[in-house]
Amino acid sequence: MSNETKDLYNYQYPSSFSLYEMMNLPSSAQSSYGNNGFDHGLHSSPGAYDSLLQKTFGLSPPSSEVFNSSIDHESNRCATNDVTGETPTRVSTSSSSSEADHPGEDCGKSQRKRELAEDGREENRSSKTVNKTKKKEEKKEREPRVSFMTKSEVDHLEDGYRWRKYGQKAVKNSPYPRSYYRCTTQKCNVKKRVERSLQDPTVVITTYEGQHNHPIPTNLRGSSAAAAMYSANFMNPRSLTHDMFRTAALDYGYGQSGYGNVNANPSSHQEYRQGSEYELLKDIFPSNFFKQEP
DNA sequence: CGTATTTGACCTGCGC
DNA sequence: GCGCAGGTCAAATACG
Repeated sequence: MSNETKDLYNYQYPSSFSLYEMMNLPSSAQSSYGNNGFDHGLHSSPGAYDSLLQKTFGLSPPSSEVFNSSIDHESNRCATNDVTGETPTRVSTSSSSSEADHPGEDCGKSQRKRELAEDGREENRSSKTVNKTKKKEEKKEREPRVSFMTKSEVDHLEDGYRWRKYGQKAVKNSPYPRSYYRCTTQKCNVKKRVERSLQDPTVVITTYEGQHNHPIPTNLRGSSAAAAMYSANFMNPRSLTHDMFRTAALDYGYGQSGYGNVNANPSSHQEYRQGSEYELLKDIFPSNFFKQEP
């Protein structure tokens, strides 16, 4: 596993989500947990995550330092490895998935572009040379970035946060466009890109960049499981993506309101309530989380 | 009417 | 220097 490896989850969505499959992540994915995490360190839950790792994968828990640190400092480097072994139901790991589909796409240059853009266009035009050196120094402060793959018919998956689409671009060698979203919360500069996998058009590749500096909006489209999860600091980004959690939560009777795109079929997953996975989930999600909302 | 989305233009870096 | 591709902006448009 290279240092550039990021978390890249892949699972059936929305109705065929399987906790069993989630628990049988390939070794390549497992080994990535130690180095990476999701981009929401503010809402991480190391203990629960460690428990899952130990119970499910038999892995030693990462240190809290690693857990709480930016998941993707290595994204400062240029990732060149491709997605390998990508299948619809298995996690595969790689560099940022956009790089996976488009190797080298975002290798440094786009970061500089972002920095320039964030400084303001007019200012950039008048002080390019000054900024050049400045940008070099700032290059290391690249926002953490993480990608994951989701099997979904919808491009933009709800994750509890509010996003505003600010652009869409055609992707070279791909019939599917890439959409750019920005967190609508003031002073939160988290961005995400959404695109479809070239290899498997049913797979949506979501790349998050940056960390939210605010709690998840609680009243987004009603009470959402993901929102509850985030606000309660239950979410462990490296073990579950937003959508994984949401789907799992739906399986356990949460989040029925809202998330209009989710075609959860609780009955098809009812066995999880009694199985070992449920116990595992209870380790991840505090018991009060599994209490039905009034 | 406020908010979100669409979409063409623009900017930047990189490779040739 | 030029063309290409990724990323962003912002006016126009759509929507609730």
